Amino acid sequence: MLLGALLVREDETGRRVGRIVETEAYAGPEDLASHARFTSRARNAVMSGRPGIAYVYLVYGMYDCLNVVTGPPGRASAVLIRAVEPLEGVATMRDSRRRVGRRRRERSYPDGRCRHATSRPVPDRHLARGPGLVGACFGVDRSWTGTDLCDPASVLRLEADPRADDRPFAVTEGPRVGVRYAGLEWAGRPWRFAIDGHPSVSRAR
DNA sequence: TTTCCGATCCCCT
DNA sequence: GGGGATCGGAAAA
Repeated sequence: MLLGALLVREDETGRRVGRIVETEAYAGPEDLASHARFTSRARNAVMSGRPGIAYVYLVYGMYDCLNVVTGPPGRASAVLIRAVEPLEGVATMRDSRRRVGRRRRERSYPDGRCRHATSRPVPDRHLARGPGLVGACFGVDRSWTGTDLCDPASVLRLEADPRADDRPFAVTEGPRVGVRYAGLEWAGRPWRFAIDGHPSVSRAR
């Protein structure tokens, strides 16, 4: 169970901590929504390896999404971390996030300023509200694939929340996001999990 | 409020 | 050659 656990990055860039509030499960090769369905080993070989290892992929040519390999070796499966509640290193997250999509903003606003006075800064609790944003906030890209997230010595790792007793939560489940291509049988499975009512959970689109 | 679009690039078919 | 485990801003309503 990853919900409620802490995602930690600690190195010369500082210490960033986020509490996992939303995940999605991807089963083995038979799951038509999972990257494990591809026969090619190049991209997803790590998914068949030891659990607890990071699998990071690029979506839409722009966003890196962080997964945790979950199945026993030989059975490719993973959990996508879809959203995190920023707890520590918020300024670093915001700065790291700003770099992603910068080129696009420069194209939209060549003069370097936003035209709309109504646009407000993103609140802290929404910094990592989505899988692409989790990768952006933690500065994780595909080169991080293979990192052992369960090794306490890793720069990027998972930790139990020492304050878990103070933060009880209920879990909601629903269909996974953005996998309509997989067909009803797989797209309809309620394999998206979130902390009920948490403001850092990604919005339905 | 909801819907739509472009950005950007890697991998599979 | 084509579309995707996304996102933010603009247009539509």
